[in-house]
Amino acid sequence: MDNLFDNLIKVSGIFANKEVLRPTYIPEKLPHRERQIKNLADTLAAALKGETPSNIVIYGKTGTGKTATVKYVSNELEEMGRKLDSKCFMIYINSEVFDTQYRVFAYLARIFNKNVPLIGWPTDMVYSEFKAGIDIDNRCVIVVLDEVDRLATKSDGALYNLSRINSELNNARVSIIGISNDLTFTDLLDQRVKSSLGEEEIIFPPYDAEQLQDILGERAGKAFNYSTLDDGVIPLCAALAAQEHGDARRALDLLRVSGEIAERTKSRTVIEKHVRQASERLEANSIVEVIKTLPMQSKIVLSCVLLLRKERNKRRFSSGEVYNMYRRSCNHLSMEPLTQRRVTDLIAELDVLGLVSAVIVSKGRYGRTKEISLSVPEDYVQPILFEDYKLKALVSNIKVKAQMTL
DNA sequence: CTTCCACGGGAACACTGGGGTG
DNA sequence: CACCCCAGTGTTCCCGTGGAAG
Repeated sequence: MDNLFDNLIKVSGIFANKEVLRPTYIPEKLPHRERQIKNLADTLAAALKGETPSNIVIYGKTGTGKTATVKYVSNELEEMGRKLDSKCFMIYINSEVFDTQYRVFAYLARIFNKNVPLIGWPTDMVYSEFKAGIDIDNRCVIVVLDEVDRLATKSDGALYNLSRINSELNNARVSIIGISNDLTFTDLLDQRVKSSLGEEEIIFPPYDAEQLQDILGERAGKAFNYSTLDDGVIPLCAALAAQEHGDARRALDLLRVSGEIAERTKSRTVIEKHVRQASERLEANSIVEVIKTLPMQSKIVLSCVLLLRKERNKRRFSSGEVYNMYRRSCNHLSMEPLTQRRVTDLIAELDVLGLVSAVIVSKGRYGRTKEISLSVPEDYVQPILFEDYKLKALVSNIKVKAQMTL
């Protein structure tokens, strides 16, 4: 009679519907985004009247509701399109996933029932396939390019070709919505693309703590059972997330994880302590995640910073020191070392990821270096790195050697 | 003002994994 | 089947440059 899962599937005392707190959930109400929604709708309404909407660029940091807003408006638009029997398509493309012009056009062509292989063809062929696929009918296709800066940096023709495609179409019309979290990304674009893409601009400012509270309150009502949330919980989540440039996703994650912690500790309500634990855990998790997915060479470089800390008892190291250690390490692992040039790039990548911080220092007569230091707690990094048996061998080897030379 | 060292941009190259063609 | 074409990625090679100590 007793089943292993009996206790585990029991209706939660805390959550009514946890899905509401997931970043993929699109709420019916988007507090404090009324203006942006209206702007977007005003521009896109042209699509329903058989005209071509202006291209739009949307700016805003992560977790400011850009994607949710666009998807919301997109749903509304398509629904209205069905009522009016005017053919309107919104196609959402995450440019992090489809990050080259080949991939973007191949994806688009596939949506319009063209058989295009994932790689192999010349790009202009893929482009014509897409064009042919789209042009068989009188319709308006709105292509949403999320994280569009990814496509801009690669001096890649995707944006250029997309923005001038209308002049080559007889029936269909295409307009573009670019979503970017980098205000300066248009600088990288060709002048013509820049002016065509940026016909309309919509800015999503970060939420302040108060607005975050509204958002959390809105969702918490659906997500949690009545009176399971302590009074201080929502304000605290909002405050913590407001520090992280008003990231609503972060705030929702915090709230969700807090709830999960409360649930697991069999607490009947969520209290502020749970939020603080959640905050800590989220940070640790993200670091772990980043390190795990690092390529081998980057892991080695990171380990080298760790090893140097142990060996030298210092915090910051010149790139020369790191590179020497790196060569030694490769020796131990019998791997071909990369060039110094490449390693500086790897270090720069680690810097962007926030795992190390690297500052350029000029030492006058003695040239220029980058001073590299670990910017996350050592205890977080080490266990994950040494999960890799090779790297583990590395540390013991070098330790032994260091002792011998003492 | 010189001098020194690594930074970091850019070109070139190698390699991969897929195409089409004869 | 052998062969070449193509996009994409990671790497090396080359080199101009920054900027404070000397």
